[in-house]
Amino acid sequence: MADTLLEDLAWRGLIADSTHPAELAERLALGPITLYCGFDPTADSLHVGSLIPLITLRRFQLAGHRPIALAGGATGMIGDPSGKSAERTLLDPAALARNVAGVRAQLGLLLDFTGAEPALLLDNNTWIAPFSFLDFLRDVGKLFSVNAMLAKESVRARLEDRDTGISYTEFSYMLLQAYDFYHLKSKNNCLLQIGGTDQWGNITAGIDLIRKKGAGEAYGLTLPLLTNADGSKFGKTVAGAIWLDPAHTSVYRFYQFWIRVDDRDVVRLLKFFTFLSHAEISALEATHASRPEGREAHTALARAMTDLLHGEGARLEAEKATRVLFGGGLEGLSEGTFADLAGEIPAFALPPLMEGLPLVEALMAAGLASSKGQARKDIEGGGVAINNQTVPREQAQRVLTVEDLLFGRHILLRKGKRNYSLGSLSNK
RNA sequence: GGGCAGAUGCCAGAGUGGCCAAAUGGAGCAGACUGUAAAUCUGCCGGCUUACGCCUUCGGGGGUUCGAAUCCCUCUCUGCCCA
Repeated sequence: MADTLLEDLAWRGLIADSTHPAELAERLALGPITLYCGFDPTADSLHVGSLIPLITLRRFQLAGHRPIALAGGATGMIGDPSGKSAERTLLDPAALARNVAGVRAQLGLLLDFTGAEPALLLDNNTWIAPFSFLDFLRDVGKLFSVNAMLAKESVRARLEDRDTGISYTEFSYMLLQAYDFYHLKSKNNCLLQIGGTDQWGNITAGIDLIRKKGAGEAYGLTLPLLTNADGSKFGKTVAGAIWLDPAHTSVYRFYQFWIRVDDRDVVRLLKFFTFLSHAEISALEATHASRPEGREAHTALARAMTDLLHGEGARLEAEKATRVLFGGGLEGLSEGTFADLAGEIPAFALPPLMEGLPLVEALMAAGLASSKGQARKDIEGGGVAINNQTVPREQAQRVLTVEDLLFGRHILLRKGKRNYSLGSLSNK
């Protein structure tokens, strides 16, 4: 990759908009700069959506720059109205502290905090919290024109929304974020802020503040907001968001998420998220175009992402589980393989089967059905399998017995094509 | 502080005394087709029930009525306008 960083980012489709593109390119050519991106601790884990800016920070670091990951301990108290259609509920301080801790740990996975140009991890609470309300109004608020604030897309969208509106609290959010940028510019000589397109208004507010405060030049760069080819929000599935924390989203599910990506999105995602070279990606794109059913691009994507976030060992386990479940029948599998599987895919505890367990209840217990009625409908629709053997439609009354156990203790239930749950008797 | 409008199922959005578990669209689930893809077609889509049916829902509470999502009172929340 002889390209400059910006050229690489552009090739990957990672630049949605930027302030002063020419000047920024010149400045980057001169040598390392410091840049930052904020991450709001709205949950105790980041999800794949937050991965785009985070990975972009990593790209900057790999190119020799100094990234600052900002955990929004202070801004998280407020809630960013950008891109949100409804007022947020406020987090209580304890939950917030927990979230900040969780997010911090994940930021550390992708950024190098050691070495010659270590990344920094800061919490804006350290400089926002001591600020008194009056001081803030005098030092910062005075420099903002409400007229300009009202024109920002994030605010305007909410003002136009008949049903929700925007509170004064959220309206103030952009001042805090603007102040963060100013603070980092003054203290760390941070020249660039990156973020999703929905951050544009907040970023330019920061640049304006820096200029008004006489703190010099600063730049902003926004990354495209990722949506799926079908228009839905990226990273959200039926079951909820895909989290980076394996305690929330198992490595198997994480791996599967990438494997199942819509064909139309896969190349774009390879460019966005992976560190594969242009040549490698082009090759995958060609293979994918000529032989989509081989799903090589999907596999490469899933593999790269799982390696990056969870490590190769965990990825191999996830691939093993995938082969077992999607590779055909269960014959010839060892008991050990099953034990491994239990740790990967959704699992549930099987009650003793002396009396027999109605299948509909097992499906409920397995989390594969929301109600007995639904479970019955799924069976009648031919969508349920026990140990990969489809249950005949008329057997909605089916009862699980000891006969169904594999290795005397496991039963693999499947609903639809790919929703598995492994039931196991507790150790005895 | 005053006036007006609104709050319906996951979302959007009809319904304005019985035919309403509530139109329609979207999302979702299952099936067919496939490649753990898309598109398309079929079925389902509050809960319990094999089913007949029963139970709980239309912002909260109270009332009118044989009967209310629909009428009245009140509270909460939201938007708009005036001050």
